[in-house]
Amino acid sequence: MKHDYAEYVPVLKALSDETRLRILNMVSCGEMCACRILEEFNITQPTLSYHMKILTESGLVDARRDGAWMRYTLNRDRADEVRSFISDIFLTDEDCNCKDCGFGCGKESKNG
Amino acid sequence: MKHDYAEYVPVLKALSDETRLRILNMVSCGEMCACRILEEFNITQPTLSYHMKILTESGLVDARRDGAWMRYTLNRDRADEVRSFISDIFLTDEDCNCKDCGFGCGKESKNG
DNA sequence: CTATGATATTGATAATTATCTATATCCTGC
DNA sequence: GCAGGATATAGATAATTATCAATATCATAG
Repeated sequence: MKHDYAEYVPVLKALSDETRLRILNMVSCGEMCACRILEEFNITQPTLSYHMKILTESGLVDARRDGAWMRYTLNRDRADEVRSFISDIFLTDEDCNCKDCGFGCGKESKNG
Repeated sequence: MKHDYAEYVPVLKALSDETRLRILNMVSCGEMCACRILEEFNITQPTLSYHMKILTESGLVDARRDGAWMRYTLNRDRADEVRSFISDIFLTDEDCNCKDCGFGCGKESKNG
């Protein structure tokens, strides 16, 4: 299998921030508006807006406007896709780019 | 379940780099020495050493010295742990920190 | 259409990250 | 113990990221 590593880097970056992990866990409970999320954190409104943009652009979170409010939900299809990708990375891969090496630097003995 | 978000941020950061994803896929095939990994990338030896340090410190990769060489393997237990964590983040969580809200900002109607 | 509340954007800045060159350390063979 | 190869560390730097204050945009109520 050929992995499209670069494609998943942004979504993995989205996951690698504590605030965003907590936001994801919040929206995993159901739809939630920005102002409710904001209450949970000691960050300013623009900072939350920045994090929500990263999460929505990563595809992990869907946003909809409801009047003046923005409501966010977890995109479970995308979440599954990311989980699959991570699982695949760790699988021994028949098409991995090192299949032909198998013996490290090639300067060791094959039984070493 | 209480997530220890901060604990997983470094390992998620380790995952959010294309070079390191490719390295992980390489070592998922089996033990591999640094010099062999280096051949796959257009980076300098110190840069590879930097990435390997991030990967080993994240727990995803185990390192052992074999004479002059460093040999790396995927730590599958740690990989499983990370996969579980990511799965859990996306699960609706009975102890999630927003359980009591359920209705967004509290300024909407409960059927809206 | 204006005031107000919710959210987004801009611009600045501090912190972090990825990369390099130069150099140091570690290991092996002689 | 010295030379040479493999890896690590240090120092510098460019790029990226997270954050804020200020401001703009958008939506609703009146």
